[in-house]
Amino acid sequence: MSASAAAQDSVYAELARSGCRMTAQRKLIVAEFARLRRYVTPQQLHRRLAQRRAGIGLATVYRTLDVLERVGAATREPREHGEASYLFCAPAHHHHAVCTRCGTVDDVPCGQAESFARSLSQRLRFQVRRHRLEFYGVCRRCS
Amino acid sequence: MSASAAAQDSVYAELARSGCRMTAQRKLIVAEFARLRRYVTPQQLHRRLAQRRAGIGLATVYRTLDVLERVGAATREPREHGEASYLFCAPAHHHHAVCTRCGTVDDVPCGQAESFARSLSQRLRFQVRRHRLEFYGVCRRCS
DNA sequence: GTCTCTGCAAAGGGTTTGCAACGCA
DNA sequence: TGCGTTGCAAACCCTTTGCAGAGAC
Repeated sequence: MSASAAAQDSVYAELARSGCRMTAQRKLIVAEFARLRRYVTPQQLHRRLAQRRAGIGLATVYRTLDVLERVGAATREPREHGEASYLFCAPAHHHHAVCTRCGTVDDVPCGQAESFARSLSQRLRFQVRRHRLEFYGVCRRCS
Repeated sequence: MSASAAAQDSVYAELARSGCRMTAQRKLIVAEFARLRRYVTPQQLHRRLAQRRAGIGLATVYRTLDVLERVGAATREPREHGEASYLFCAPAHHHHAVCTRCGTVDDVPCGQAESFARSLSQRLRFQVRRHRLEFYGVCRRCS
């Protein structure tokens, strides 16, 4: 079983636990979404599914991505021009390394950022509750 | 002269250098924007100016914030529901500590994040070009 | 005097919502 | 069978654009 398939199964379990139903449409959306490993807008995802003749409505894609985010299976990121982008990813705290060439997103465990947050708390007397760190650059495969 | 007033003057100079004209509307917008020290949407800024009977059109607020961003006097941040937020801030690389209670944003110099980026480059063989770090928490005044 | 800027209103585009039909559990 | 889900289309709302008049330099 691939890592992507395993991730899909845990999403199914999480959805079931939240009282959601696993419909044919949701399975198709999750499968495509998990396969992509990059930020996608609801519009893009809908277009891809349309190419596969999935016959899924745009509103359903929006609603499903919304559910996935609430369940912790997706990260939502507002983008330019009023578009939102979603990334299929684990709920555990981590950061992202976004390749600006191919768009692939790798997870990065949260290392030194924690200690930075601690020193910040002392210097500015700012109680850090959460933080967010993103890297943009060129990934191994593109360089 | 307050820090805010000094910042406004440097913005005026930067605008003049870019061939922009300093109109009464722009002065009002910059003054209000600089005073706020927090992320604001064009709509919010427009509403505030309307309360002061400034009589400035919404489109003008949008256009002015766009100019300020291009000049390096503002940071644009896409937010929820397709709204963009702007923060009046310096163009030099730094990070932000956003207070989740009062909304005030403090600048944080970029310290350990650089070394984190370097170690990331080696471990993942990912060439970091730029990064972005944000802290959310409770500021000195609110705690 | 020239050329940018402004205000207004309409257009544009992504997102959400209402509702009847559908189909998991 | 009950209730969550879907598809469609209309409604929403933020943002951009076109244009004629105003104003900075």
